Parts: sequence; C-alpha cells; structure tokens
Amino acid sequence: MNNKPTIEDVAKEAGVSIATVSRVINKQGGVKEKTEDKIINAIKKTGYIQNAVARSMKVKKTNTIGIIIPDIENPFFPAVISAIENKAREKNLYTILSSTNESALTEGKIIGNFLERGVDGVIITTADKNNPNLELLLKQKIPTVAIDREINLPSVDNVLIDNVQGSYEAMAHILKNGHQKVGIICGPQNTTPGYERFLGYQKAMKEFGLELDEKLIYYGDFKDSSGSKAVKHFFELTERPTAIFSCNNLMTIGAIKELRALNWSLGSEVSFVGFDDIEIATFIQPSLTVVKRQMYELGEIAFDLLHEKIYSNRLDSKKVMLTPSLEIRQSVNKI
Amino acid sequence: MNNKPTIEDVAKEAGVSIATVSRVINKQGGVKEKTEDKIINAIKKTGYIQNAVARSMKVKKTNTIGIIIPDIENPFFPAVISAIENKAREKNLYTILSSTNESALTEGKIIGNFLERGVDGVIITTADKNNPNLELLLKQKIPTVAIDREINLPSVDNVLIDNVQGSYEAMAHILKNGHQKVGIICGPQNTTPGYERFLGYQKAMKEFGLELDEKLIYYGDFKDSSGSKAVKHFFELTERPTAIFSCNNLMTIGAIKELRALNWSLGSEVSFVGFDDIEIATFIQPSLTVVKRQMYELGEIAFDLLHEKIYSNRLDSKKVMLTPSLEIRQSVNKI
DNA sequence: TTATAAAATCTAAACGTTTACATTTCGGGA
DNA sequence: TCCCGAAATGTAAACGTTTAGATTTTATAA
Repeated sequence: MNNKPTIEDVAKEAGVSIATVSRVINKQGGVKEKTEDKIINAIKKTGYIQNAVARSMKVKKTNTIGIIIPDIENPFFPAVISAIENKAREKNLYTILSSTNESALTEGKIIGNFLERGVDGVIITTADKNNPNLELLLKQKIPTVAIDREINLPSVDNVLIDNVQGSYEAMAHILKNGHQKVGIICGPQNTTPGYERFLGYQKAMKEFGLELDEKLIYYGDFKDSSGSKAVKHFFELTERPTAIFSCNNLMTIGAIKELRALNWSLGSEVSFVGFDDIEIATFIQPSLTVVKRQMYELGEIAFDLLHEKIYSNRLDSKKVMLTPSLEIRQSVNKI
Repeated sequence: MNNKPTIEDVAKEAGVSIATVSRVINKQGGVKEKTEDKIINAIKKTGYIQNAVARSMKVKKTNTIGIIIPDIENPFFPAVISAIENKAREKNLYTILSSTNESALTEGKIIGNFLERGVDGVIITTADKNNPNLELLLKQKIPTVAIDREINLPSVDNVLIDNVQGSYEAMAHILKNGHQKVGIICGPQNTTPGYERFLGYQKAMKEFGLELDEKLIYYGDFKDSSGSKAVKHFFELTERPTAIFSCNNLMTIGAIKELRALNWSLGSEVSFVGFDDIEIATFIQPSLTVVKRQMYELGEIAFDLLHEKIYSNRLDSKKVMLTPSLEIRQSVNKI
C-alpha cells in the first residue's frame, strides 16, 4: 500500500472532477456516455483500484461480516463456513474468519478486533456463552447471530440444533436394544450442545426407568483426546458399560481409536452412537450409527438471518431450531 | 456502525486535544501520567473503540493478511490455516480467508477484493497458476507467498512439497512389491501438485523399466467423486491394475468408497497408496499406506516468509521445499 | 527572579472517498 | 435568436484517524 493511483489521478487523466469519477465507479448513472468512456480509459491507464478502506470510512459500512468459530480443524465448521461464504459472495459481502480454540480470552480479543474493524455483522459459535465480551457486540449494536451454541442476549438470533431431541433419539435407540449401562462422553457443560446433549441422555434414561450412574458419565472437552480418555476410563470400570454415547465428532474419533487400542470390540462388546456424522463412520466395521445434522443448511439460515438483520435493522431475537436425524447403521447390537 | 464515540468525544470528555488522546491510545509515551489517567477514564466512560478503518486509511497499513485457498472442506487447508492464524495472532496481524472452489474466476474476484481492502500481504494456494489475476498482486506490490502450488512470478515466495519425490517413493514402494500394472488417479495438470505427482509416477515407472499405459491413467479433479469414477474405470478394464496410486486425500476417500461398493478387495486384490494422510487411513482394514506431509509446518513457514517480506521489503523470490515421508501401513501386498 | 531547555500539549493538514449543493452545459420551444 | 428546465458536471465538506510542526507548560540553573 504505497503510492497507488487515487481517484484524483483518474480525474486528472480524464480531465474531469473526482465527483464524476466517483459516480461512474459506483455506477450511479447521470454521466454522459462520452465522459464515462474517457473515465473508464483513464482507470485502465492509471491502473486505479478503488480504496475500500477510504470508502468504508465515508459510507460507514465495511461490507464485511465476521465469523467466529471455536475450532477450524473440526470438520463441522468448514462445512458451515463454506455455506456462509457462498451466500455472502452472492450478496457481495465478504467474511473475516477467526478461530478461538475454545478460549474465551481469545474470543474476547477477536470480538474486540472485529469491532475495531467495524464489521457489519457477526456470526458466532461462542466458546463460552457467558463471555462478557459478547455484550460488547450488543453495546455497539452489531447485528449478531449465534449458531450451534445458544447466546441468550436480547437481539441476538440463534440458529440451533435440537440437541435434546437428537441425543434422546440416539439413547432411545440404544436403550430399546436392551442396554442398561450406557456411558456418555459429555462436552463442556457451559456450551449449549455440551449441556443439552447430556440433557437428552438424562431424559431417555429417566423415561426408560434407569438410574444415572456417575461412573458412566465422563466430562470431556469436545477434543479427540477426551474421547480416548473417556473410553479408557469406562474400560477400567469393574462394571463396564455395554454401550457408549459420544457427544461430538472429534471425541467419537478419539473414542474409536481407543476402543481399538484396548481391543474392546465395537458392536459385539460395546455398542456405540456418536453425535455428528464423520468420514470414518461408514468406513469402519461395523459402521457407526450417528446423529446427523444439516450443516450446510445451518450456515445458510444463519447468513440469511444476519443479512436480514443488517439491512432491515430488525432488533428482535429470532430462534430457529433444526431437527437432527438418527442415521442407523451397525454399531448398536441387541443385548 | 452508527454514531459511535470518536477520538474527539474522548478528547472533549478528558479536556485535552485529540492528538494527546491518539498518543495514549497508541502508547507512544510523552504524556503526563495525570493526563493519561484522565484520558483512560474518558475512554471507559465514553465506551470508545478505536476505528481501525480510519486508522488504516491514515497509516496505509491494514494489519491484515489475505489467505486464498481452493477448498476449505479439504481438511488439508484448515490445518495450514490454523498454523497461519496462530502465528499471525501472535504478531497482531489478522487474516481474511476466502475459498475459490478451484475456480480461477472466483480467485480473480477474491484477489480484486483483497486489493481493494489493501491487505498487507497474501498467502495463496492458487486454483490456476496461469491465472492472469495473479499478476495484479505483483503490479500492486503486494507481498505474496504461494503454498503447495507453485507460482512462477518474480518476487513471490514459494513453500512447496517435494511432490515428485513423494509420489516417486510411493510408487517405488508399490513396484518393489512386484506390481507391474499400477493405475494412477491424477489431479488437475495445471496445478503443481497435480502435475508433479504424475511426474513422480512416470519417473518410477521408467526407472523400473515399465511402459506407461494410457488406460491406467485417470485424470481427476482432486474431488472425491473423481476418485470414485477412477476406480470404476479401472475396475471395468479387461486387465485391471493390481495397484492404485491416488494423488490426493479427497480422491483417495472416493476411491476407497468405490472399492467397497464394487467389492474389489483392498490389499488382497488391489494394493493402494494415497498422497496425504487422512483420518480414515488407520481405521480401515487393511490400514492405508500414505504419503504424509507436515501441514502445520507448511503454514508456519509460509507465514514467516510473508511476515519477513512485508516488514523488510524483500523483493527476491525464495523457495522452500519440504520433503514428505512415506507412511507404510498395510495396503500394499506383495504380488 | 529570570532565562532557557526540555517536556507536554495543541493545531491543522492529510489520508481517499462520497455526496449535498452549486454551477455549467445542453437541447428544444417560443 | 433567446430562454428555460433538465441533465451533466464541479466544488467542497465530511468521515476518524495520525503526525509534523507550533505553542504552551514545566523544570532547572544562574
């Protein structure tokens, strides 16, 4: 960014005023064809490129939306980002993406940076729904939509998955097959999916007249290492569970790895259901039964809500809930 | 972005001039402690947030680097992005990410947008190394580093994988096991990895005294569907290959899926090596032999080069080449 | 106390646009 | 030909910063 040609250079080259140049750049009409031609030539000749920074400053819009996710290496997010990006490009909006690594501190910094750059809106899967930095977004009146993990603040839209329903169905499937001792690998309880998926587990257990057993509840962090630790923990129990329900994709992967390491046979010795579909699910034997959700749709809806919010100054707080579906494959055996 | 407090509001509140406020915001020193306190209080009271757009305009730096990748849903990229992002955050630089979907047209648009926004530098895996839009980057003197796919323009750095070596090793491993008819699933020949990996295949075949057979060469597009089409094509041949080499992760996944659909037994009936490690590789039976590379390292080196380029005004064109390694597992049988 | 240098602070211009408003040019009817 | 309204174009202010350079305040020494 050194001494690039400016609108003034173009104006001089074309022998007109900068106002006229601005008008043709922004296609506002009211410029004689002959003049427009002169200007277009001048633009070519000078190699002029509009300076979006200066423009943003004047019009107080950056045409940018910020996306905040907890972990870019979790394949769930690239899928929804991809959906958001495609829709955004259609509408000539651009995206800034940052990943918090599940840290509320980093999240705060990212929010601060987004605020400084004046993003027009934010789509966020928060690392911590109680993060006080989230309120900054409100204070600055930045249109915000939360996805996957609920944010309970006025004027924030939420597009969520019915986690309770999803994990309830998964558990019901397990329990209908006669299992009584079912281990759960939970996510962080301060996130919506972590908390709600546990809720679905409890609901199903209760409905089937089963007691909760602390030893069968493992609190993980949504990363694969805790899936593996959980399985090890369950394996060492004197009374091992006959089935395991894992609350997200990464922990499922860790868990399956550990199952193999321990030679604890998937299916025949221990049934398994995971939340979220994963690539390996259909590659392993037996194939993995999972709770599946529409990630692309999630991203699209989130974008539409945000777009509407930005351009209509809507201030209410909409909530849309998508229902996941149980993809029954082969990893749950009758007992 | 409506009527946020500006530096002027702070100045008024603190009873000083905007210059002094600016000095404390930017920690330039030379301000009495008492004044500084007054200003800090005023900032708190007004809820002032620095306007990065205005600042960028004045200092002609955006502290932003643009990242352009072909496909965010290919897990290779999130890994390198993650590395870049972490390093960038350390240095107080921010990233804009855009995905081209392997389209040169989209890539052009993205480059144009990045130019308008005045990114300080670009890290790119180009969809087409002959894309004329790449030269725009040079014309505008934007420091650029290419990763994974080479860009042959003066002053752009390249950090690459030794694809020829990687695929040569893979092929040598296959051929040493006695295979003579080896199918290859190629990537697009106008990308470095697509072209070079094919080169490694040819080199190995030649060295082992084998003729190339057009029927055993399938030209894919790096997406999983072409992996599957390739396998179908090989399967329908009267003389099927006894081994297959797939040139990237996604095509490998498609290929393995198709192998199963056709009941063409991996390992015993057809040996297989893929370029790039993938999650499923260790989950399937037999486990998959792959060419592996250090993605995190790739991202870090790219960032370091870019950072150096931005702040030292270096104009030469460095090239660093990382050597991949063959991860021998069980999918290649002796014939 | 005064003179002086150093430190602190202020003033105002500049960054590259957009846009309200002013001015000029143009075309057509009298 | 002249006049008038419409169309085209121009002028200048504003957006929120940073930063030279000017000015004021402070501290120090004589």
